[in-house]
Amino acid sequence: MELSKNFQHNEAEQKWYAHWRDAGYFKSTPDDRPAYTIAMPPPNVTGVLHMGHALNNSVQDILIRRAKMNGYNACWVPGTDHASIATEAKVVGMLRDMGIDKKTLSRDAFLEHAWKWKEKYGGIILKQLEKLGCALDWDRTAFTMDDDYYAAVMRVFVELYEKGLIYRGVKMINWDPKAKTALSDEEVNYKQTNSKLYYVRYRIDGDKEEYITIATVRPETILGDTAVCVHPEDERYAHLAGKYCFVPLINRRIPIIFDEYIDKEFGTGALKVTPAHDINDYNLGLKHNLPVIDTLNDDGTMSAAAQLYVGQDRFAVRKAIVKDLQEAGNLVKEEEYSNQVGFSERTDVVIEPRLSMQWWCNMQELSKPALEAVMSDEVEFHPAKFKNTYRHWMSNIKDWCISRQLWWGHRIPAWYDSEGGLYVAHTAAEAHSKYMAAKPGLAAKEPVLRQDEDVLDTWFSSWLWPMEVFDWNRTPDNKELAYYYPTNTLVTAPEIIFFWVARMIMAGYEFMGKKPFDKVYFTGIVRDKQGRKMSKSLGNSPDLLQLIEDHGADAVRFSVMISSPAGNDLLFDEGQLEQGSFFCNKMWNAMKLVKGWEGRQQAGMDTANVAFAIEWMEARLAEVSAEVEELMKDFRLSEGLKTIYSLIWNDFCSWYLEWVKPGMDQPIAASTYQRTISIFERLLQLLHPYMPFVTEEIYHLLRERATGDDLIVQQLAAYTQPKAQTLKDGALLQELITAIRDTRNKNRLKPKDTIKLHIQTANESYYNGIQQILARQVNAEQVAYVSAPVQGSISIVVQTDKLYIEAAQANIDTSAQKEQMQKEIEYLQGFLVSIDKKLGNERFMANAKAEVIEAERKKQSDALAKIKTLEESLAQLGR
RNA sequence: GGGAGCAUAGCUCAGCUGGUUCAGAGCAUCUGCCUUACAAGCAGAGGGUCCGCGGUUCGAUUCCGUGUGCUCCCACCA
Repeated sequence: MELSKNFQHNEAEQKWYAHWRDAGYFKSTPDDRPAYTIAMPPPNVTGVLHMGHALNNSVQDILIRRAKMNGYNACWVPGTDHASIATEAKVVGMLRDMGIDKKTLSRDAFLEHAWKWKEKYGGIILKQLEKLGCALDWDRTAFTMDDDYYAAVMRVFVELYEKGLIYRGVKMINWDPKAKTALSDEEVNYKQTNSKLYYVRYRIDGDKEEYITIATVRPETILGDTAVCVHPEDERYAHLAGKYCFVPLINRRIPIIFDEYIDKEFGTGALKVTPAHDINDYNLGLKHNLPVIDTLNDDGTMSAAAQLYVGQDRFAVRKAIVKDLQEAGNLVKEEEYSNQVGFSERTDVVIEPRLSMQWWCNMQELSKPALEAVMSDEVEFHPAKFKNTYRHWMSNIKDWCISRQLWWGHRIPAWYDSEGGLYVAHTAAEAHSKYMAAKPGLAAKEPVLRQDEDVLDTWFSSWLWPMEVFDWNRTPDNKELAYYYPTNTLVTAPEIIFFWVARMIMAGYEFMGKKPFDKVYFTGIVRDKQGRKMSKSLGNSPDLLQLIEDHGADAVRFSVMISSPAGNDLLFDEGQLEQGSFFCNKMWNAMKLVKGWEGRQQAGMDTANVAFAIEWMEARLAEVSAEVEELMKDFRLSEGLKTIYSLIWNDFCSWYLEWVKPGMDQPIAASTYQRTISIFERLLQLLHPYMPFVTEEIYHLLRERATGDDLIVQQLAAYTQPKAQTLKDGALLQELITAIRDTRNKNRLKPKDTIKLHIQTANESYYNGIQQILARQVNAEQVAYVSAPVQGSISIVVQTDKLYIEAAQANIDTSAQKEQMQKEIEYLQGFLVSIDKKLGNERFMANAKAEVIEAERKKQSDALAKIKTLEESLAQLGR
């Protein structure tokens, strides 16, 4: 078989993904094994795969694949979220491009377009996840607006309504004038914005020409003012008690009121009160019984109530009114001012606070068990620091505005009769019966019930995700729900801790009586090299599919995982991408090397010292396997990858393979070959969850495989305790090789120049076991034991052994050697002083643990021995 | 205003329960090599007052306090 020079990722990815899927490896059905379940955070149907998804889904795939290898029945459920506001915006945009105005469409006609759009584009993002290698159980693909899911949402609404937790009411909400809908507090992003603070004077009603000056950043709201408020202890305004003033331009007479809410230091200490368009003003209005004048239309233009500028956009009006105020002599001054302005999470327009009739969900009761669960680690947060954030939000939780003035979504299951009577029911038919029951006299007549026009907040459906993907609503007693729920791990971004994580926990306890997941792993935010958040508007977000195409899915997974500890942001760097593909190549080349030995096997032969190498490598493998298991348990996935990377590149490729490698065209012991293959397989297995394609490909190239013998389904071997001595012996060999190579370099010996090596040691049996490896690794033509220094050689000290290097070409630089030895002796002496100090310190001896004291004694004797050896060598070099 | 977190090599970061064999990794830098898997590579090297100051301790990069600088979340004084 001809092996390509490098790993060809494109072919391998296509081939293996199809193979895994067709072999049914991604599928899960309940069985005797314990379940390991992840319900994927459903991306928006409008979504396109980006770096955040790559990180998030790589993490999940790693957990799933690792669980599978650890004997779990792993189940990873894919799906998408209908994303009401985002999708509706997308569809409206599409219609506009087609020349259709949403306003001209009926609700049904619009929804038809929306569904068509969803069928066409809604699955794209899931297809893209395949490219990343995600081991998703595709048969379970769910959508938050599937019929069953829809029914579940209806049920939950009705239940909460009947419990009195959902109600309708007029409150101040965040209004998105572009999407023309209410938003929850969580959907508003505050941004620091450069504004202007306008000082406007209002004439006081009275004989004198007297004014009171207020400061505002939103002068257009002046038209809705119903009072001016000052602090009761502010002497500047004490004389205005009981007086009135006039709203500029429209001359409405409004009272001057007093309230301690006012900050005397801010602006002029006088506040204009606009109860319709500011939450604080609204509260003041309630307290002081002020009228509410709503001056805005739902599209952000001025309403008739404003009297002026009717129909003009609020921002145009802001400019106009400033000019008009100035002309009227009311504008005192303007100042540059920086403040926080709320923007819509979805449409990025400035939010207008507005009074409006909406549906609300009371969160007090729901939040209690959910808060408790996280605080007691019943639901574990990784990293735990997010518990604080969670607690803070949960203990100050406010009612949730759940209605949205949109069409795409779950329509609120509330019906009204002509007299304003309200019927909340699962279906129109049920609402009908309720109506009939409520009005017995009308039995014969056709009722005219009108369903609420609004839909529910997207999150009001996604909070049911972990339950409903296992068909909770239709068949609450089903086997799958019992088996897979609670799911094991939720992998998500900290940004949606309130939107989603908290609410899922609440829903889990409320409707299932059980938590939705055991653990939450918070990933970081993907940033670019300069630390900026990746975003469309900055254009700094690379095209993920292109990256996969160019570098391979494994390299992409490597690059996002190598530097992303849980909860820490990830600085994405193309360099890491290269590192990942270089790593694939490294393994590819190792495979080529090993494969080259296949035909050179010889039974019964015993290649010198190879047993030592194998024993050591297997011990390292055992040691690292245990380390990785621990790291994975703690979700330290990034560390885990680094550890495996180093095991493969350094221990296996740089050391082990070089140690067992036969000479050019030389035979290799069959047993060595077989054990090398086995070691390689186990390395691939460790790495597989992180880099599934390259590992599967190499696994299959290492030897002929029977059907079903695929890496993805291999089980991790039981952990074996490595021998400490074996590990130490290997480390010593590395130290010897490095020291000699270093000496060769420093003495300008060319790689091809051979040396003669003389060893003075008390431990010849150790050297017998490694001698031939050592000789080859440092290009020594001869190795011998000596009991005295070798004249004319370069001498070095490794631990307490002395090595003498003879080389014909050597340009021996004794001064450099001496200097180095001297430095080392000094270091060791300093080291000794600190140890002596400790051992001579009564309090140390009294307080320190026995092991610590023992260790210190060992260090002391080792250091002494080494100093002695070094000094002897130094003496031999001649001072 | 409230809360959380971070400050370790030129850069990005590890360093879990305090003890000079833990001061480490990757990238970058320097030196030597096209050595029969790999130059997308190999071998080797240099580089850090572990932010400042106090405290606890026999002992602090590690724990506590404080100062400085930065980041994030929440609230939102017009």
